[in-house]
Amino acid sequence: MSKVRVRFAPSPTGGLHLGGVRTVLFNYLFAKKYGGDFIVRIEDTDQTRFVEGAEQYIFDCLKWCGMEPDESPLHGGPYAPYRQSERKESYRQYAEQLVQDGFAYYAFDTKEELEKMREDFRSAENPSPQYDHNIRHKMRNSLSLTEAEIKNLLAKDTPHVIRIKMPEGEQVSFTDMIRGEISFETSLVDDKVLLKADGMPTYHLAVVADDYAMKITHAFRGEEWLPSAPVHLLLWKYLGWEKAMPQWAHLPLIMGPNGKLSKRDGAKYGFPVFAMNWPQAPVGTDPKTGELTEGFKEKGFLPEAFINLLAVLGWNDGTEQEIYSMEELIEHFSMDRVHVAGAKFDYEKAKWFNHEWIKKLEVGNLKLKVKEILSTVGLDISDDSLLDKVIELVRDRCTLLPDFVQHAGYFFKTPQELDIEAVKPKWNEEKVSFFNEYAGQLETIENWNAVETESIFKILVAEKNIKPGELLLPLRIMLVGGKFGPAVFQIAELIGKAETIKRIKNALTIFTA
RNA sequence: GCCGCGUUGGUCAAGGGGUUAAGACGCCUCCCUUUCACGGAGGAAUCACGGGUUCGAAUCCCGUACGUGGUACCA
Repeated sequence: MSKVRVRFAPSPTGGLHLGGVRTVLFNYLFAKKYGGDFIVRIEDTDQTRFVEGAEQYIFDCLKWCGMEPDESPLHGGPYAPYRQSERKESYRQYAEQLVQDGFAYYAFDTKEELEKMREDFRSAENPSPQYDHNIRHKMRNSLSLTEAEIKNLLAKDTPHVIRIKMPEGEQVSFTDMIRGEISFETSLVDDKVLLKADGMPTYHLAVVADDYAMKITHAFRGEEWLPSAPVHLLLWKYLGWEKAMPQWAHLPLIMGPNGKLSKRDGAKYGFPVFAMNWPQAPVGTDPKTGELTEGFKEKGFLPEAFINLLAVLGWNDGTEQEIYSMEELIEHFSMDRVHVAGAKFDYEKAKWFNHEWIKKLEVGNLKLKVKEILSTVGLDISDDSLLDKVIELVRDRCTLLPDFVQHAGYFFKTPQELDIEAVKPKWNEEKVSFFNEYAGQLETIENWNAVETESIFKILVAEKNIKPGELLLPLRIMLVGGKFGPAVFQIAELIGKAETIKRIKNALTIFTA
């Protein structure tokens, strides 16, 4: 049995967003399916953007989603350290080795010099000149300088980077698990920086070195990495690890209303883009209001729904099934059914998934979340059996968890505001006396249930010769406060005799006032 | 500009030489429901374009257009 080891390399610099979670999810499903390890590594090579607490946040997200990540990065493990900043020395070694072997070189160009180069070579045909084989000899690097000059610069600790020396006129190709054969012309790829002046590697060096060190067999990442794949391929080769190179899968992008889904799209278009809130993350906040864009969790999504909607965004198993549990996903998932084209994220459909899961989830599981939501508005439910019944009764009309506040709240608390406008235009003395009488008769009921309250209602309506419809709506408003909810008499049954009568009398004074 | 990757209704998508071109979301109509939903029955809406190949193309090939990603000492 082959052991699969997939990696997930979250960027800790922003929150964990849709695309990120989906990459992890596919990693996870693949690893689970083929009995492999699922390794999480923290890419913190950009120290200026790194936010403390990133690991914890990422693990919290993964756990919320129902993935069981190997928490080694938090406590150490077989491939420790998992933070790239702690592997700094090994990257430097590899970079130096590449220089020695003639596959890379030192570059001493300052920021200003690079800018000048880009300006000098910029033209209509070439709006963004690359640091490549055409111009590297015109720059200050160990390819263009003399031996003595280089020695001198190095001796003086001149800040420098190490760049890969892209070969000319070679064809680099590989087989992507999703897209098949892909090839690149090396002359068209620039001399990417491998090791930065601060001694940290760029992503390009780091992925290769880490994947090798962690014995990764399958590496999944977003499609935005495809253009730099040739650099990575060459690095595997130059470092002499070609045989150990993982299989690549470049996942299609998740698009927002305007191009690749960005972290700002959430605030812009009013839907979540992060799995969960991360107060420390500067990227999730709206620059104008300073408000944090809510995560899917905070917005009231069920993790089951979140995972589900992400899984079918860019993948399907060829059947008509759309609702999948994590177990089903693991069973049905296959890499060759992942799409090649990017998919636009549709918030309406996302909500539909949540609705489906609210309807589907067993009460026991849902109850905890509903309790949590209700407690945020000051409702602490002690009667579990009542809550169970309420959930069964109203779950169909809740799309997001917070909808339970409206739809379940009035079972536990007398509505504070009544939709008087719905009643008032047709309100009259006749109705007042009806409800007074009805309330009186309710008092006499011994065996309180929906059938009893309804039959009394019907008899009285017939006696008074009023259309039931004229009275059903007011009664509903009295009990729930608005024009929504399940059958009125069902509601009356659950809130109980005393409370029902109380609400009727209470409303009567408000309506007639 | 150059390079990469794409392109089936508004969105997610099935279909990979012969189909009335599935299904889902959303939208519309009706039924159910004396509320709001759920549910049920219908409806509008699609193979980017142009050339080939073929008896036959959404499907294979080539162009074009469009989209998207990359072109940073960001990932």
